[in-house]
Parts: sequence; C-alpha cells; structure tokens
Amino acid sequence: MQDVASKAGVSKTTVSHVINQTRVVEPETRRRVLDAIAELGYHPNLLARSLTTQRSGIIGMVISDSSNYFFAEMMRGVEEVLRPNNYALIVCNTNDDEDRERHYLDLLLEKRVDGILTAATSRRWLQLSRADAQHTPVVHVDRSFDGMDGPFVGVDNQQAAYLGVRRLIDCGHTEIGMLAGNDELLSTARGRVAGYRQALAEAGLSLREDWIVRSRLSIAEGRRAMRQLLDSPQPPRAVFINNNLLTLGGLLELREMGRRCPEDVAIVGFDDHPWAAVADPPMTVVCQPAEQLGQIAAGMLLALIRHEPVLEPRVLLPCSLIVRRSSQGPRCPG
Amino acid sequence: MQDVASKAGVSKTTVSHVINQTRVVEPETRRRVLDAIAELGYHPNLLARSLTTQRSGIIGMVISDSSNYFFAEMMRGVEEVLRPNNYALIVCNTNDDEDRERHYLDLLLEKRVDGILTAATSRRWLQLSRADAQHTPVVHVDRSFDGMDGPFVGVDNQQAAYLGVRRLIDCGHTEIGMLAGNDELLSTARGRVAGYRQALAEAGLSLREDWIVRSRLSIAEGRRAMRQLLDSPQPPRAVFINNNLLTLGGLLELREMGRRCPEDVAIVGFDDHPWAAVADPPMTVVCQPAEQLGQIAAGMLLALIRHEPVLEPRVLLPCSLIVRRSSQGPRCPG
DNA sequence: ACCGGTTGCGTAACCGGTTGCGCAACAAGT
DNA sequence: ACTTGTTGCGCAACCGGTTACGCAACCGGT
Repeated sequence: MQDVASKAGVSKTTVSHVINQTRVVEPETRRRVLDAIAELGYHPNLLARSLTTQRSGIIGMVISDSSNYFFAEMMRGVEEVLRPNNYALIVCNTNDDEDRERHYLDLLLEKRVDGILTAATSRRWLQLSRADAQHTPVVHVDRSFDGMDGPFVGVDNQQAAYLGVRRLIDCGHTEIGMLAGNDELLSTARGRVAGYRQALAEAGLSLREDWIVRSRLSIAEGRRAMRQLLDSPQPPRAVFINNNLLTLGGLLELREMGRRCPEDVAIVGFDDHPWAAVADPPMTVVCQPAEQLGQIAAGMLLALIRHEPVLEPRVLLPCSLIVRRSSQGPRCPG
Repeated sequence: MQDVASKAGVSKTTVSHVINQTRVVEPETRRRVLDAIAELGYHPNLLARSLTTQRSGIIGMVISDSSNYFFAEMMRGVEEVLRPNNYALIVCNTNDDEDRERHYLDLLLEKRVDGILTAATSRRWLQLSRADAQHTPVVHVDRSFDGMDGPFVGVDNQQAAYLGVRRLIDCGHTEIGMLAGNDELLSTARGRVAGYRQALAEAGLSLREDWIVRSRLSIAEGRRAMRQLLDSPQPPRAVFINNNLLTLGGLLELREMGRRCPEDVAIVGFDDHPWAAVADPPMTVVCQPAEQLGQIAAGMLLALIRHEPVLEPRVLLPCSLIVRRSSQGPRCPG
C-alpha cells in the first residue's frame, strides 16, 4: 500500500480513502492512485483491514454433513445471499459429533467470523453461544432445542410429518410405523413424531409405541431400524420415515428382505431430491424448502450483523408433499 | 492480551510465548499466565496473528456446485485432512460461471488464504494463478487443461470411460452413443470422449460423430441431449454418459419418451451415489474415488504450504466400474 | 574476585491497513 | 485586507498480535 502511495505521490491515507470511497478525493488524484494500483497489481490485505474494522467478512456454517442433499441445498441458499454481499462462507461438518462441534465453534470464534449459522445438536451450544459468542450473532437453522430463544429458521416439523402420515392414511393404510431418528437429540425428530401422533389420533388409529423405531441418522441405521420394525411380531404395512438417509436405508433393507414397496410396505420419506423420482418405486416424500431455508437464515444473519432490526426472529416454513408411487395403498391404487 | 499480561504481571511478549510455546518460560510464570487467560476468558485473535505470520489458516475451494454428490464427497475428503491440521475451509460455488470464478478467486486472494483447491473451468486460471497467486499455492482437482503443469489430482478419465463403454460392448451392444458434456471447456469430458473412442476402436465398432452429443452439465441439458440422440434418424441402442446430472436427465427423458432401460436403451452412467442402486433400473456406473481425490489434493496442498517436497505433483487415480442392471444387453442377460 | 555462558524476560518495531484530528490553500462574504 | 467556510489531504495512533534484539541475574570454573 505504501508502494502505491509513493508511486501516486500521495499518502497511505488517501489510497485507503480512494479504495473505500470513504471521503472525497479529487478526480485527478483518484486517477493517479487507481493507475498505481493497477500498475502494481495491488490487492488490499483483508486481514489487515479486518483487524481494525473488526469485521472479517466471513461467516461460518456448522452442520452435520454437507453431503446430505438437504444441507447441500441449504448451503446453496446461504451462499446465494452471501455472495453479492461479499461474504465468504466457511463450512464445518460435524457429523453430529459434539467434540467436532466444539472444535469448529472455537475455530470460528478465533477466526472472528462475523456470524454463525448452525444446525447444532448439542445443548452445550446454549452455553457456548452465550459465553463466548456474545458478540458474534448466531442464527440457528433447521434444528432448535427446548429453551432456545435466539434467531431461528426452520420448518414446521409437526405439520410436515402430519402431511406425510396423512397421505398414508388417505391411501387407506391403517397400520403405520415410523422410523423416527433420534428424537432425544434432535428437535426436528421430536416435532415429526408429534405430527405422526397427531395424524394417527385424528384418524382414530391406535398408536403402537413399538412401531416407533429410533436410531441415529445414517443409511446403515435406516436398514437396522427397518429390519427391527419388520421383524416385530406384528409389523406395520406402511412406514413414515423421518430423514432421507433413513429412507434410503429402509428401502434397501425392505428389498433385501424380499418385501415389495408399496405393495407389502408403503413408504413416505423425507426430503425430495432428484433421484427420488426415478427410484424404484418413485418415492412419495415430504419436501423441505431447503434452499429457501438457507436464504432466509443468511438474510437474517446479515441483518443481525448490521444491527438492523430483524422483523421476525423465528421463522417456520411449511413443507409440501410430493406424491409418487411409494405411498400407494388400498384406497389410492392410481 | 494486554489485560492478560497485566493480570499475570508479565509483558505481552511472555503471554505470546506461553500461548505459542515458542520459547522457554518458567513454569511458575507460565501458570500465572494461563490462569489469567482462563480467568479472563481470553481467546487470541487469529486475524491479528495472521497479519504478522502471513498465514490465515484458511484454505479456499472453488468448485462448480457442492450440491453435486461428487463434489460434496470430495469436499468431505478435503475437510477430513484439513480439520486435524486446524485449517478452515471456505467453499465457493461457481456454477461454472467465469465471472463467479473471478469473483471468488479475488475474494480468496484478498482474504489471503493459505492455499486454493480448485476444479476450474476457465483457462484464465492459468494467467491468474500465475499472476496474482504467485505465492498462494494452488492445487487443481478433477479438472485440468492443456498446458497446465501445476500440481494436479484427478482421475484417469480415458480409462474411466473406456471401462464404461467396454462394459456396454461386453454386454453385446454395438450401437453406442455418448452424452459427452462440454468437451470444449472441460478436460474431463475430453478424456472421456477419448476413452469412448478407444473402446469403440478396439472393438472394431464404427464411430458415428452424430452419436456424440455435447451439452452443458445439468439435468435439463441431459434431457435435451438424450432426446436429440434418440430423435436422430438411426438412434443408438446404448449410451455412455459422462456425468451424474446428465445421467439423471437422460434417464428421465428416456422414460418420458416411453423407452425402457435397458431393454430399448442401455445406459452406463458416471459417479456412483447411494440412490444409484435403488434407481429404476439400478444404474451401472463408473465410480470416481471422490473422497480420496479430496484427501490427496488437500494433503498435497498442505505440503506445498509448508514448503515440503511434493513427491508426486500430478496424481491420476483409477476409476472402477459398478455393474448393475442398466447396462444389460443381449450377451449379459444376468 | 573476575569472566564467559546460560536462563528468563521486556522493549519496541512491525505486519497492512483505518481513521480522528488538524493543517494549508483557496473561495466567498463584508 | 480580514474573517469565515469549504475542499483536499497528511500525520500519527491504533487494531492485536509476533519477534529481533538486548539486558539483568545467576551459574560454575579458575
């Protein structure tokens, strides 16, 4: 920068002001500075700038797994909003491991990110986000937990699950199980179990607790859970599944056990994605507006960073049902 | 930091050395400093540190789309290597748009990332990476281009395509087309077209240029390309497809046109992913070791950053064939 | 008692920008 | 000619760390 200043015959101050357009500079002088910059191929050092301005221009995103299509889409939404605002995005995959969550949270705070987006598992976040990040705004996405009162963007999980289970009921199914995921850890799972219960109750169907199978979220666990469900003495004829990995695992296991879908066991899954339409059978799913989730969350975070008022600090988006063949039953053979 | 120093009754210097373990400090003094740090909840400011050390602890990754399973997996590989080394990862999705590539490259350079991983489209990279990034090491992943001589990690695309087309031939197919993607822009596409040609030539099959359909990489373009191929006066009975998005698009279009796969048109696609196995039909694909690609590239980049010698600056990994039903033909009805 | 070597730590410059304050030059008003 | 106001810019401190250099105290050896 000093080089540029010398070459243009001005002071660092003026160079800085030319770059940031932060005070009036005579056109002639400005031109000289710009020429010098171009000639020297000068790029300002954002690190130095950040040091004084106390803004890093980076925001961090802590999620469980960016390979999961849902999170990947969400990330796109986030990035779409961030890019035009000249922010960069650091991505942290925790695999839902608490140690990694801690590791990455520390990393982000030390790097002085301007804000954090997170779909956090652990309740420890509550403490951490109070203690350390006091001045680093945090927006929670997708997942929340009891007692959380900060900014949050997610979907109405109960409505979502209701929609899915309702579809099975409408198709004439009466024996409906659920792969519920981990409802101790995840608020999303709890909401969805509630929606499942609501739909059953409303239809006057009895609820069997042994038809709710809990597990971690992975394909392998989906297989295990589906097997457990179907190995039970009186297995259900339809299953609502909480999560896209579980859905895939469940479907795979179903086949391996020689059961057909939807003839033997109908399925409504979660999260739409391109291959769901060409699966065998094509999957009926509850679809979350993942990209929009990311956009809204990112917008909210930017507002917080700029100390703008956030009109609606807790957003719940509705999900939609995408009907395909996997949910077919006696009353909807179409 | 000054606060910590005062509280411990030492100078900033000593605090710094305690933190970084960069010179011997009397145990007693060290303890006082550590106590003060704990008591004040002090976190060092990495920005400031970076300013003097000239290392940001961040590496940037420029790819076309992290929603693409291939890139998502690659990213996991990268992150796995970076995390234990305390690096953070900034992700930049360009959508293969040159303007965005430029935008993000500038952003990364200004943020003084310690290194860049990229699957770059544009040849402009050649210039940019020489000019600006002279001191920022760059490792190219997946895609290269003519004349590129820097560090590179990718797959042997010719071998990969050869493998796929060879499978179709082994199944008794003789009329084999290809959705080739964009072989003007992408080195990967060029290599794969070469593999396609090689396999046909070796089998003594004639090559019809109008059976090679080029397009951008998207589901919509995959549909268009497949339709063009099948609408031609003498359509092929089997298709090798270059890319996972094109594969999906092609498959969708095939259905819409009322053709069955593999009975009417057999397909070998690219990139394995969980849903490929439950697709209708289950897809035969050439599988890239995406995660490994990311790991190796990240390792190489770290070595470059540390000025360690890189034993093998150009790595080509082999792909493998995953046989499923979509490639079936007269000679392999199994 | 003197001296070279070691140990433990502080002073101050520096990384590359931003910014409060103030100065010079010039225009306009009386 | 003398204020007063405006315009254009530079000086120097500061952001929060790192680090070259040097000083004092202490050690054992002769």
